[in-house]
Amino acid sequence: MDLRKLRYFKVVADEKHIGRAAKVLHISQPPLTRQIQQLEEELGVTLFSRNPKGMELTDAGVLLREEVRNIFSLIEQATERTQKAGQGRLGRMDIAIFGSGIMGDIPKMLLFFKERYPEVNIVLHTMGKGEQIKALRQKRISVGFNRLLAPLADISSELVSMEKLRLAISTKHPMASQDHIPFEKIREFPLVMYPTAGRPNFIDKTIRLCQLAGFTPDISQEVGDAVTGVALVASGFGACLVPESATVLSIPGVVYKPLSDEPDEAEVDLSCIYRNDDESPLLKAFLETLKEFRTIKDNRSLDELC
Amino acid sequence: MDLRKLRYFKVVADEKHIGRAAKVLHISQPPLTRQIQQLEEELGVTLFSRNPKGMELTDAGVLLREEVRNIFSLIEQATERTQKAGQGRLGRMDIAIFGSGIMGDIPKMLLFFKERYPEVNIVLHTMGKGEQIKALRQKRISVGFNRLLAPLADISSELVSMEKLRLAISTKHPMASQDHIPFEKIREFPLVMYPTAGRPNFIDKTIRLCQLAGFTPDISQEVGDAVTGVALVASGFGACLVPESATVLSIPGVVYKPLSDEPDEAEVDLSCIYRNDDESPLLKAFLETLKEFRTIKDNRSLDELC
DNA sequence: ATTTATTAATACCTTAAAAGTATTGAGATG
DNA sequence: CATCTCAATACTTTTAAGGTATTAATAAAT
Repeated sequence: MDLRKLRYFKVVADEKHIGRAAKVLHISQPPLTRQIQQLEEELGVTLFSRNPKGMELTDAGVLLREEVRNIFSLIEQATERTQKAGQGRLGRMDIAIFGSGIMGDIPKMLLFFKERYPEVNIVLHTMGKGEQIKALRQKRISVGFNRLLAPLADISSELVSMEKLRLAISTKHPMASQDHIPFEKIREFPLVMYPTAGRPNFIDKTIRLCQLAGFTPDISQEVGDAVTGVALVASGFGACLVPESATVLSIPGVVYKPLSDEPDEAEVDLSCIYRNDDESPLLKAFLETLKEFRTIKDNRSLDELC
Repeated sequence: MDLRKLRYFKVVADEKHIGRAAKVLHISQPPLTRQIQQLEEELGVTLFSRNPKGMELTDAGVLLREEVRNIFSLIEQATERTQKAGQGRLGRMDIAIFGSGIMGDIPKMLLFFKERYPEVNIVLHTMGKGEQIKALRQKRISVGFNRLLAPLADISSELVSMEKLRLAISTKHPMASQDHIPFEKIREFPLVMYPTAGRPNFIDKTIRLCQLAGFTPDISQEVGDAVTGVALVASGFGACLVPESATVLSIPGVVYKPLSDEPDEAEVDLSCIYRNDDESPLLKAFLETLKEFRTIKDNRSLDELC
């Protein structure tokens, strides 16, 4: 079977006239006659009854015409969908986020992507840093969101945003009424820190920052994630350093205080990671959209400053 | 787009190896490479990632493979259905029957056909003789069942069966107790006759038969069909000549009596009619099945005689 | 009844494209 | 570093699709 024959058949069926059909197809009449004959021979079926004034479809021909319509529409659909997939506009994308990643820029970015690529099905997985890297290597995910990533040979990363830090303290603490807290006052708080897994992590970062500021922090408790940390602060466990985005999490008894006089690097990154060798157009589209997202975000913050 | 390319693509996708795929396809490797390249070029999509140990489908390739499966199964289905239609094993057949045709051999024959051609959709239309011929010429029907057909240039007929006649009389009539009624006794009954339309008809036939037997029948009433005629007999309107098959219609107050000493032609035909120029394989199949039905019927009656 | 016009079919030739052979180039493996 | 295994390329042969000219069949017109 040959699509050319089916295409020719369709035109002849529409025109009921080999000569006219040949004109429509921009070929001469004899080859068209032959193609139709071959199609009939191949199927072992008479598709047209030849009248002196043209050709008429037989019942079998009428049926085939219907089927041919379906075949062509299916082929058209297949090429369209394949092309979309090739441009990263169609498919499934498995993305990992970390526990408190549901707050802040990640959902905004994902929504932004979803608007531009509505036919890409995003599947979210929650996993820690080490697990994300493993899942990337096993191709179970294409992208992971995380912070404080150590460079790796087979994995690249792309910055999403930098976030300032805030100090979560109890509303009952004397400093709860202050506008901001000088960085070096952190030494006075017993600190709840996270996460326990995935080096280098936020704990390492904090210790380094404190040492830059000339003191060693008093780590009273280590927990798995920001939410747990803030919850402990609410119960009177001291203070907890969190990225700005985590302050959307409002818990009774806790206030988030901006810091002052902090060291220059008192910021954490939010980045996304992906395999170096991943040539998938989906990933390409995702990273491009990410860059676009970042510039729009920058412009917006500029706008807000004006 | 070209089915050859899709077929080749499918095999390469299965084998993940151009060389092996070429062997499966019984062609050499270079043309296969070219066909795949052309397919990718045509779609503007990379379908395979080339590794040193073979080829791996990209996401777009995976999607195309699925679509290609559907395309091929649709094409297969289309050819099968078209071939069936070409052999008269699939399609729709419009058949006309007359009023009392629902009794006797017609339903038996139709059931017989339906068993042999389960995918042919039979649509029944009830119409009289003249209307059937008109509908045949307008191609609204392919076959009509009727009796006593005058030959026509553009319409052929094929005998289904011959039927003896019986006399429907009231159970109250003195002759109701007799085993059979001599033909010439019909002169003593007022006759209810049918049908009023479509010459030559059963009325003309009956009059001729009576004249052969040496008398003129006493026609008391003309009605449209056998059912009405027998109903009138039940109400005391005299007698009514009916074909054997109509005796399945049992109405209180009526008995059907066989005739004796009747003229040789005291039988009516049941025939089916069709257009001379109808080359449809459905009709061919129908007529063949009809002949088969007739021989089986004959054999069965022989069997019953033994 | 003969001519003319219109249609699909046939015969024969040309062109395009698919398949074959031989070879190259790239990347892995020992 | 040689070797092996792939896919890719260069070039030739074969196949099949397309073109031109003509024929055969049938209906319409004279």
